[in-house]
Amino acid sequence: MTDSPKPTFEFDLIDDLIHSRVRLATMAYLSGAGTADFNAIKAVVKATDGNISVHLRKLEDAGYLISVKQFSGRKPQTLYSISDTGRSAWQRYLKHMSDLLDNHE
Amino acid sequence: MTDSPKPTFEFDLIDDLIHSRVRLATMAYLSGAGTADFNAIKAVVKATDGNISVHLRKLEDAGYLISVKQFSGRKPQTLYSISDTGRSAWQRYLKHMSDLLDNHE
DNA sequence: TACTTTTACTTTATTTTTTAAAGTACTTTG
DNA sequence: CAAAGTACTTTAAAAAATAAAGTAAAAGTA
Repeated sequence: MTDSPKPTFEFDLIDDLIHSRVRLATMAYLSGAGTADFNAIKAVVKATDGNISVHLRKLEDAGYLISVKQFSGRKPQTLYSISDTGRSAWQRYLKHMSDLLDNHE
Repeated sequence: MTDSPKPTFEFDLIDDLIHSRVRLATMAYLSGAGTADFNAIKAVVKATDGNISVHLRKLEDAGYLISVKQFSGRKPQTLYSISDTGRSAWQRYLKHMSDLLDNHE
């Protein structure tokens, strides 16, 4: 047979926790930014307060994000960054997407 | 500044109709296969009958897929293929994902 | 031939996820 | 000091995904 290696894309390996648009945006942003606060994330992701709050919580519950609550002057501020677990999940996600693209370039 | 061009990834441009895991798998598969029947798609996507049925309908309603019902011997068979609309939506989707990867290679 | 099983789906119901609307606990501003 | 923000969280509503039933015809089984 002259079949190409056929690097089958495994769809069930996509991490649903990251795949959601809002959370994907969050992870992508934080992976570059390192650390960012609630409002910065909310802004780049273009989400409402409640929306981003729920998604950040979900990522945190999954252990993908670490949050630190502090005060910026008088105001409360929550800083988020990607944990080691989150970073490897993110890398796996990118790998899967990259595989997908390779098969459809 | 020594800033790189910063090709901001526009998250809100992701096509939700394609982004869903099952539908992404379907589009990816059909884009390579050209045409496939209900069962073939169901198999590669690893979905249940009802599940794939609903997602295929959604893609069809969106005009991304074209279905043709025929008989294979005595049995009914539905063939699916990507429409022109679907193909350009798919290409846009791949472009966005590719942009995402470029920013995080 | 009568009966059960299978095939190829569709439809409806249930669960999960997402989004939107309120609510809380302050702080800042006029 | 009252009204308007800020930085969130919580709860409720809407949308989406999945699972379970249902349908109609074919095929296998006794």
